[in-house]
Amino acid sequence: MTKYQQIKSHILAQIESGNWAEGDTVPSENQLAQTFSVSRMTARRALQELAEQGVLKRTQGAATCVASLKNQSSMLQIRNIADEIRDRQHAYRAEVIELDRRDASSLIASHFHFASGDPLFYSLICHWQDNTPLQLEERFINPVLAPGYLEQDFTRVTPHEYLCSVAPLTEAEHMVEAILADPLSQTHLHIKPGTACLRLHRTTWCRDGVVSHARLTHPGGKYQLGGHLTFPR
Amino acid sequence: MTKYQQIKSHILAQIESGNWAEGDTVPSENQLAQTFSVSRMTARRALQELAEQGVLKRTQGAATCVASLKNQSSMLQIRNIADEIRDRQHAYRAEVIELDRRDASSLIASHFHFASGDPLFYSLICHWQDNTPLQLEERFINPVLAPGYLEQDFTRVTPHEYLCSVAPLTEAEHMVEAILADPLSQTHLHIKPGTACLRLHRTTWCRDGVVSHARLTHPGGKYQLGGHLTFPR
DNA sequence: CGGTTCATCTTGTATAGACAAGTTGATTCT
DNA sequence: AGAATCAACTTGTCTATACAAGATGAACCG
Repeated sequence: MTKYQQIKSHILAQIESGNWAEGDTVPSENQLAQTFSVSRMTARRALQELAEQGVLKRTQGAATCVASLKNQSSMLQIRNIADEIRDRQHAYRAEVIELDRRDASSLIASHFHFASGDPLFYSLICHWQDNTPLQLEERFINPVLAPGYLEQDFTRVTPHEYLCSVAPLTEAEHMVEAILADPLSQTHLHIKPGTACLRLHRTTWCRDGVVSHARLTHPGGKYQLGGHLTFPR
Repeated sequence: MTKYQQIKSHILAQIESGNWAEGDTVPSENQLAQTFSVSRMTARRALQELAEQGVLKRTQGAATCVASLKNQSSMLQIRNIADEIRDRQHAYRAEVIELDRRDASSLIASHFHFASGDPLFYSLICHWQDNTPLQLEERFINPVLAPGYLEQDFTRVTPHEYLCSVAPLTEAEHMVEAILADPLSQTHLHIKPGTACLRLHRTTWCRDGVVSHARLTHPGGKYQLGGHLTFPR
């Protein structure tokens, strides 16, 4: 392990342990250089690379801070449905339909590498744009990694926001499919049988394992998913 | 403009002009340092940053080369349907249903910032996995940026591959929607009316403008789109 | 001819120093 | 008190040098 890598991992360790919180200023190049007995350029490299990764935020003349966890990796953004609706200048409202504990079906259990029948938290939430239901969010949560899930008020904070705060996600997997509206979707999205729906499956991991598995269903129409992509050259 | 930025843009200019092709070795740090009258560390920074962006590929001890355009930004991969099917160990076959010139409808013209009625190239291709039609690709092409499009044999090279070779793409925009199978899809994908389909709209740009607009339709079932995502920390 | 060694190229890491440029807060002056 | 100045700190760019580590081909030797 090279010296600048040692410094990088030291900084990451401080952040992951919660020792250095979001927005805190981290030691300056000169301070790091001194405490690690390296030259300033070596300490600098550690800070620089972490800044490129989006972990730190540097401002010339001022300081280097721990970046906000939100804006991490917005490449394929895991965007907040609430923010999305509000960005479009519409009123957002969440309707919590169900929030309880239930046993994993074999299909769901497989996503968590659990045994079928293991207990999971479950939430069914409908996200409204003005007076239209726009997304039905069915979510299964690992109770070990998010023990306080059932006590949250999801009309104020979306499940995704809450989960990010308790278990910073490190990986995600997505799958989309087109389906015909199932009874649950028909009821809560106010759509007729035979309507085409877009369903997004999302599994999120934090360092310690699968945090949650969500089925997001959008009624027919269009839903912009990938957004814009700029290539490096 | 700082010195290392000047060197970066010089290198990028050489690549974009086609002067330095994919796989060519670019000047070494010392050579660059000499020709630009800077220290090696400054030349190095230019090469390093371009390597991080994926434009160059460096191997210690050997040389620095122009990276392949394929593996650029595989974040949200614009994957080749043919490669995807072959990766899954199935036989791939393309059926060219239509390949000609046609006038832009107002909807399509808007994607190209063309006037309605302007001529465009058009292709309708069905991609088969073994004996099952898996994707119907309807594509409109900017004849100015890909003049040779109609002369290609798309049973051998996919349109996407061909377009990448003549107009290296710099940007892409995606949108997915769920639809009920339209007559065209019913016919060529061999599905019944009322089947849910996944439709991906993709617009690709090269430096000089919109290259093509595609409508990719998948019959019902599941289609993995986003794939796996790893977050920086 | 085949294999080894070695000089020479490359990139990678690290150092110490210099100056530029931006921020911040304390001091000073009005 | 309010405004201007300035010193001290930060990050950003650049230089010159040194050595480590990997790749490559030429010279050499068996």
